Amino acid sequence: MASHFIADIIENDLATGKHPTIRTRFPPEPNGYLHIGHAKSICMNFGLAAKYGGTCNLRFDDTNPTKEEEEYVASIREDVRWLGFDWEEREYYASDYFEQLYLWAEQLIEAGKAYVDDLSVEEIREHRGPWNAPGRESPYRNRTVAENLDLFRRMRAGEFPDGSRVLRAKIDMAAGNVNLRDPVMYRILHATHHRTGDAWCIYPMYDWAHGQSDSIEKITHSICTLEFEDHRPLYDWFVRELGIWPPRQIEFARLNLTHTVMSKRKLLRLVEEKVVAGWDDPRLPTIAGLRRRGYPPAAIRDFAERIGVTKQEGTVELALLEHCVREELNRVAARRMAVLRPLRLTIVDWPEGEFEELAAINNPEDETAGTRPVRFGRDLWIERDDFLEEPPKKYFRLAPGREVRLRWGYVVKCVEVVKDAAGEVVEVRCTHDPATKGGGTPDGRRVQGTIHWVAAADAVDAEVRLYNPLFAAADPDDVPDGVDWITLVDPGSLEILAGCKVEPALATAAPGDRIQFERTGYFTADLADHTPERPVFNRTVTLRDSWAKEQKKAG
RNA sequence: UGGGGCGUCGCCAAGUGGUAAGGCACGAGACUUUGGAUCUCGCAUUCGGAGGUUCGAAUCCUCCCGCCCCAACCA
Repeated sequence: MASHFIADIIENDLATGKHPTIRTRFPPEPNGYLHIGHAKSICMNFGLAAKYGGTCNLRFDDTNPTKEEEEYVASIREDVRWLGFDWEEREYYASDYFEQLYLWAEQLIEAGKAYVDDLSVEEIREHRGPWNAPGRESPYRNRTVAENLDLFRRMRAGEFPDGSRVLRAKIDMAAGNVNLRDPVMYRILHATHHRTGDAWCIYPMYDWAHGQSDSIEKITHSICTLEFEDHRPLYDWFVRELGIWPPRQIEFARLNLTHTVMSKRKLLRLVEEKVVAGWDDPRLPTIAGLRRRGYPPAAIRDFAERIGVTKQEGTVELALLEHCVREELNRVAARRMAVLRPLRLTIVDWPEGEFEELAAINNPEDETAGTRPVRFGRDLWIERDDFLEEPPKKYFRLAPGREVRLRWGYVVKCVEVVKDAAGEVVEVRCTHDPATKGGGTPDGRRVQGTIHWVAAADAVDAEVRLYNPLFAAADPDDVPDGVDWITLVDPGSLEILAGCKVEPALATAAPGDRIQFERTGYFTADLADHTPERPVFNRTVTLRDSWAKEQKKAG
């Protein structure tokens, strides 16, 4: 694991003996699905614990019953596990600490450090004051300890309606850091909690719950994102006033990625308005989406490693993530041939009904992957893109009178082009060179082009889903005035191809299998819809395409 | 406007007073039965700007500029 400023802090704490061992935690709120930004945090927290021989807890920060659901808890568990991390028996919930938190609140009240406030939300906001001027104290700020205790207990007992009162810490209404202007600790919420049910009608605020939860778990390094930097003085204040184990909060910059959105609010909207098919839509940066897209967890871990950990807010280019995915897949994915947009090719000098079995290498990067048999015959399917009646310069695929190698098969020469009434090419007719079986050229002749194909007799029809970035623009958060960001979703982000012709070996793929379609890209058998009877493949990422680049240059 | 952070190549990111790592992207070439992979080479005389300290500064000091976060009974 790469070194970075947080690792430096940990190494120093270990070296000076401040901590004999470290404890970290990943603390998601179960109010949505995890995304690649969370993956960065997961990899760091679990990675750091592993690197330094410590432990990392999974803790659900479930202090807001109105937004949290069991479905999200389940998805988070699944995603963290899928990423390759194990929290063993250390699965905790902030809601497990509600009673302790309540007791601590009474302790603060007794110490004169907290009070029940009857001001409304608006009044509290108004009393908090603007940034550049001190706030005003609430008229309820100086209630007696006895009165506060009585009121707080009755709040818990359910005597008051939602929003009628809150418990506040008594700190400093003039503080430059607004978080210290008597922050709210508890609000009244008659809502059913996904785990505690109706046991409570007062719920702790994040600030009041988070640090103490860390403390209870004896977290040594509490890592969070930059926006909580302002909360650290409050985090420390609570821990100090309570006299409990002091974790150290350290902030780092959250991950931003080009061509996608990462905010929970926006992801939720994409899902709710059905702009995408669900939380696991392969176009989403959610872990579930990336999984369904075919991204290997190892690639995501590698990516998390490469982007580093700093306090600089930046936006990582999608290209780096895709690079990590290709690098991993290149190593492990089996190669298969699949024709996405089929064009008929007939070997006119090949006898009808006769076939020859050829050996195709499964993975040139992995000798142990071996070979598989593919049948060659008179009637084949090739890619429409691999034939051009009028080939441009540097195009070395099939064209009238030209030779091309059929991968693992023979070198063939185009002798005739068949068109339909509309003038569209519907079939290419070729002769084959019997001396080139397997693709070699015994006479030493150079055949630049090699194209993939599938024998018509063996071809299995498949649906192939081509994915592109959800947004064509690098920064979809940068929207012109008056434009709803959601209208920037690229309608071309999903293209569904039916009737693709794939090798029979592909129909037997299991959902989740990752395969390279030679010359096209990496694909995965869809987790939800793929069956042997009706194969469905998702494009994970394209292969690098220097021909496309060449064309772009040519204009 | 008060508080808190951050500014090193197109994008990430090392660097912590000794003379600008690395990755991605990009460009050129080699090799190639995937226009894939692989390999080689190129890619910041300069670190937001201006001064200053020093034999020596991205690193120290001063001033300035820019960007981000904070005024939920969200997290």
